[in-house]
Amino acid sequence: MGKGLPKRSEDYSQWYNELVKRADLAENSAVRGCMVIKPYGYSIWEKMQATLDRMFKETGHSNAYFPLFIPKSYMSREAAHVEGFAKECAVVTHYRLKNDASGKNVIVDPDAKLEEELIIRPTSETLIWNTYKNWIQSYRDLPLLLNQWANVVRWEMRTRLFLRTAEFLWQEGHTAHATRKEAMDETLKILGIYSEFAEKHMAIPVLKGIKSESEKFAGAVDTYCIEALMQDGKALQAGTSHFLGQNFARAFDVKFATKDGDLEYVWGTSWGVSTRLIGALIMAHSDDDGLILPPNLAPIQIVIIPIYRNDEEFNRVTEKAVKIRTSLQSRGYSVHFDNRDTYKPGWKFAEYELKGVPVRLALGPKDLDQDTIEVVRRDLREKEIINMDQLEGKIESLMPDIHRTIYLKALKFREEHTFQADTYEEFRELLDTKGGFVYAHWDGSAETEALIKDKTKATIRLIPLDIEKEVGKCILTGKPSNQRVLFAKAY
RNA sequence: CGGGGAAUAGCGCAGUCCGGCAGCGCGCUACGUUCGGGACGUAGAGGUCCGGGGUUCAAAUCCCCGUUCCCCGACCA
Repeated sequence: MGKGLPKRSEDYSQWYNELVKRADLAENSAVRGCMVIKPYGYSIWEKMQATLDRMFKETGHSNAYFPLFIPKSYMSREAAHVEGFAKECAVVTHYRLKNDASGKNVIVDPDAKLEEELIIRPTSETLIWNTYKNWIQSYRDLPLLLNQWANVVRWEMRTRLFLRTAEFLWQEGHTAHATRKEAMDETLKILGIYSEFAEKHMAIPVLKGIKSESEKFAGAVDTYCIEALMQDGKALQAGTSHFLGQNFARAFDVKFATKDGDLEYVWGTSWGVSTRLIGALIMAHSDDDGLILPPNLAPIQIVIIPIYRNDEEFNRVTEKAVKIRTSLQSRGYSVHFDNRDTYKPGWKFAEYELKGVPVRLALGPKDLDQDTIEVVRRDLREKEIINMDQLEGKIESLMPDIHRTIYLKALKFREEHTFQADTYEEFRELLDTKGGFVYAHWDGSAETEALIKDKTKATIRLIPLDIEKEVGKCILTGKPSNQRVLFAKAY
């Protein structure tokens, strides 16, 4: 194992793969396409969970848990839905193993075939709506606002740690409402939560919009999304919120009695973010020396490195370091004092840079004599020696400043990589030379969209929600268009 | 599913062409010197050379069969 990471400029995806492993976030597992999320990586997920869970609860949602297995017949109830997921479903066919004739190998017992095969959930709409049918009879049972934290399986051919794995962790919200408007409001409310989370906690600027017909969730009427731009100029969908209309209510016959005594189908939404967000976090901010984590999600926000030459110095430094740790912890920071004697300071500096710890404090004999401490911020690598009594104030201003700085850096990058194209040649040129987001006119047809994707690998990431209408001509067909849509190559 | 590559110590690899003691770097263990930007010395531990079969006095190396993984495409959160 070499010391440095591959350079982003030379091989972005190799840089990403190496970084995920070297920073101890995750590794490949014995099962193809699946990952082991290591403690440091999982800790980031736990922080994401904690914040999102609080945001969901604050907006009236409750958590529940539905099974991993879905009866095969449920999948076919909603036609578009089965179409969308059929090609990537893992199926349970048997429920027992036994020894083979030699007694050495375990085989599937052919006598233990399931009556009805079970699908491992690729998402839970079908099972949940089948359950909602029993829970909802009257308008008084609505709205039903549930979320679940779960794993799902989508049998992908090509996988990458966090970005696309056969099994991944996520949350899926499933709500039921009495009116179309209420369900639509819910869809947009969640989109707002996702976008706020991305910007205020992940420090990633995102664009909100609606998916084209061919990019939307199978079974939804409309899919809303947030899209972020990664440092290699590729877009990444960071969250989706679906307006399901009455599609699943019809498929699973979920009706409710209105105040007037009429029977109507329930309106639904579903929405989710996954461990893919960790991939977004890595690719949005990190550099050639390692991760750069926003303070709100960093498992360790502050690390203290002791500098010493002998036991006497170590003891003096430790005494002071422990006091600093306690004081910062009491202010709510997560602080790690790395007192291992088995690694040198220089090694530790590099290690915590690799792991993206936002603030590093170094404390040595000179500091004790002069009542100072060295403060280094990971994002800008600025090193400062300050008086000890300024430390708490310094940390207090540093944390939000780091957040702001990396957010603005990501925003600047996005702005510098967002273009408008008015002709196909221009469009092509931008994608080939600069990458990034390109606003262009599109005639609204799935055929044109597919053709553009075929020729350029770029897809419509979203149809912007709050953009001025503008009459123009489709870059490919020249047919009329009344709004630009956002194109990019995407993960 | 199509095309290409690989499998040798915990990790990264050499050795394979041309058969002849199982190697290198990192990591690991012990001791000593070090410690303000990835220290150094000395001594050690660690192997089903992917699996099975064949050729041979002798196979990591040659032949046959099988398995797994990676990369590039098509498909996808």
